[in-house]
Amino acid sequence: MKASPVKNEDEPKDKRLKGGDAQKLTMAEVAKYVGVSAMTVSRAFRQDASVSEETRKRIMEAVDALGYVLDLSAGSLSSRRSGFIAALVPSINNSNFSDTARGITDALENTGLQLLLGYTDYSAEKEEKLIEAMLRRRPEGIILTGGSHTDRARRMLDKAGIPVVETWELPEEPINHVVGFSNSEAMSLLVRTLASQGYRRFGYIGGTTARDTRGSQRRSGFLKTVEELGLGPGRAISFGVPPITMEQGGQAIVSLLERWPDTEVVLCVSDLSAFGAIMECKRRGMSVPGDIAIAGFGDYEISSICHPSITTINVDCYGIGRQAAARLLDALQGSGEATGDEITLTGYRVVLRESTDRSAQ
Amino acid sequence: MKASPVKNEDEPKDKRLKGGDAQKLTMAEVAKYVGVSAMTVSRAFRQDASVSEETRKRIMEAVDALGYVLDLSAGSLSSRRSGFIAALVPSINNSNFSDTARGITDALENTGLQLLLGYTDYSAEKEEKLIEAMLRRRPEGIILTGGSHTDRARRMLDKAGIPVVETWELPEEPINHVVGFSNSEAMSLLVRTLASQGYRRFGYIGGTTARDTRGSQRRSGFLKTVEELGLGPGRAISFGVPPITMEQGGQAIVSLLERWPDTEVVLCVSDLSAFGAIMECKRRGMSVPGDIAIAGFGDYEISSICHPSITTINVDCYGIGRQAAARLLDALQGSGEATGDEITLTGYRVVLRESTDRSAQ
DNA sequence: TTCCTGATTGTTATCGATATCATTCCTGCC
DNA sequence: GGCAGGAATGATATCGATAACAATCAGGAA
Repeated sequence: MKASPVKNEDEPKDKRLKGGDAQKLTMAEVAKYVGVSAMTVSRAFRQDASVSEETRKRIMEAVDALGYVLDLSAGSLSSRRSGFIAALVPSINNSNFSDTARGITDALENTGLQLLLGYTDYSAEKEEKLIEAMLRRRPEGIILTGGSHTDRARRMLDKAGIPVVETWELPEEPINHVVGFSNSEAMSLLVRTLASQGYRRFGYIGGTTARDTRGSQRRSGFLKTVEELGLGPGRAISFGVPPITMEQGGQAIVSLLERWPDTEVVLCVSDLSAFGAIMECKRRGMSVPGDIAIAGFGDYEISSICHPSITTINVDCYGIGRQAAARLLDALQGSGEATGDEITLTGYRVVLRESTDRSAQ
Repeated sequence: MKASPVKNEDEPKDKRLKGGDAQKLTMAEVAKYVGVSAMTVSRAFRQDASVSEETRKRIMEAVDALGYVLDLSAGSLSSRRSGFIAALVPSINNSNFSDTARGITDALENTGLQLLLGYTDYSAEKEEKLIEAMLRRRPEGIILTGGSHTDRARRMLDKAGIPVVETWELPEEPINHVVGFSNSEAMSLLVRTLASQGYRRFGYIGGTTARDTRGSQRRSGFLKTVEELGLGPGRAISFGVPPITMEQGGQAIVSLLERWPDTEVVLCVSDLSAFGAIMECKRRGMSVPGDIAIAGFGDYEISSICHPSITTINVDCYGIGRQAAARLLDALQGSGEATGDEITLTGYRVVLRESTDRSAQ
């Protein structure tokens, strides 16, 4: 085991960008350097393989000295395991979904699987493109948000032959596994809770299109429940393309109050629009909940911090991520097991805060 | 479940999930189906290649009919082009960084390159792991946030021989390209602007550790400038591990005002902590800016919406992303050109709002 | 001593696409 | 009519790792 590697002619050592002469550094070269076969180097890279400690140590030292970095694209071709799973969320700039992403990441720890994240901007077309882009890299599983996909996307997913998990809602026609809850029932629960406190004239603020299917479900849950409670037709304002922003929440409540000035309480598709609505009210000199009560959905950090704090629905975002990943791992391991296209329900609960506090009125 | 298959001599061919028989669908089979060679199918998948329109059409129909999805992991091995670039951000749940990610995505449109996003949780160790994980998939370039990396990370990046762009700050020892601005000077500008309005007793709220290097730079810019203006030693409170949350902003301002009750204006490491601080003040019956003025950094949406609206520094987050991607693309194309380890400065500006409005005091 | 067993390491054939070079078939020009 | 030149397509080697099987070796059982 001499220190000096090979006695090759003085090759041009440094000719590229900066330090790099790694561009052609391959496993075979590490092997030659150590004096073993490439296969042994390959084995040294995984814990389970049978390589003597002594050899592994020498190999790893060489890897370090040479600066070798494993090439997964080559490895996954021959092993037929890409080593990653894909997750698509509507937006990365949304703490609900990033909590879900964190749940996935955590559940994947020590599985040898990596998460690849994509965001769809609430667009089924973008989702389709992303699904294709992901599938081209052969993920071992895929996690989607919602159950609304283009036909082509469904076909591709079907063909792919990998486990699929739809999250955050309960699709009518699940592709495979589902981890989520009924947005409609969650909103319904919020309506009933507030109605039981004496509120009668309910308003709703949400986005204009059906692109955000969770938003649509919350709206229909609202309308249905208001009807069921005999509280007249619900007063719903549609404003803005999802994701509806804070600012749009503010604009929407102005429209709503112009049209129905005697509204007592307004539910919003998310805490962000609720926050915008509350701030707009304060700006106009109205008191919340004194003059009007406002509630949101999602229990974002802002809702517990802001003044008044915002009544909302807390969703187990992180748990959705963990469970979705767990279902995926189940499916990947027990391939011989029962197929188990199961539906995993996740929890939610009403969080009552200042923004709907009757005693403050 | 059927009787346990004790004798599984003849391996069941198709026993998998749903529709999938695609697992073994390969380019060669598409080719056979159409009656051409695999090479022609490969060519049909890119616009530049020379395939007759007639043939391409037939191939694409077959692709559609069979449900074939290109396998990039095979392709990138032989072409030595992985087709993606990596970007690492501290947090995905932060609109500043997600704006940067959007800038990158947009700039990459129609380049045939895809973005792979990773988040480091403001940890250099996680960053190192992520860099390694990314490099194993051989990205064609990599975009980092900040200039603080572990030694091993620097070595790996150096060896990798791909363009690297550091963003969001101006590192002392850039690896390669830089797209960013001086956080220290930006904060300094904010101090000077407020000082010119008559503020004298300045406080600062930021995180406890140096993990968030941008935060550290803002703090030092604050301290230096307060000193330079002869406004005594700056009053800085350290609170919480980055990213400092809204809630921590609220707790921090309480500590700060306990210690230095006569503070006139408090600058915060980000709008989120500024928001938390403002809400805490209101909760305690203090008026902002009446009793105390508060400013943030980053110009998040919340700052223009909330009441009072928050004075802050607007950063060109999206532009950072676009330019970083543009530098990367430059480097990838003109490989023979001048090396050009250049520094691209991006803009920022003070946005004065209600939270520091002297006339309201 | 001889054979067997298990741990360790090596050899060879892929994985599925693409680079590269070769081939075929036209079209047009002298 | 013969040939240059270009467009379309095919054949083969290869990218860099890993699966699968083979080989080697030490130590113990027979």
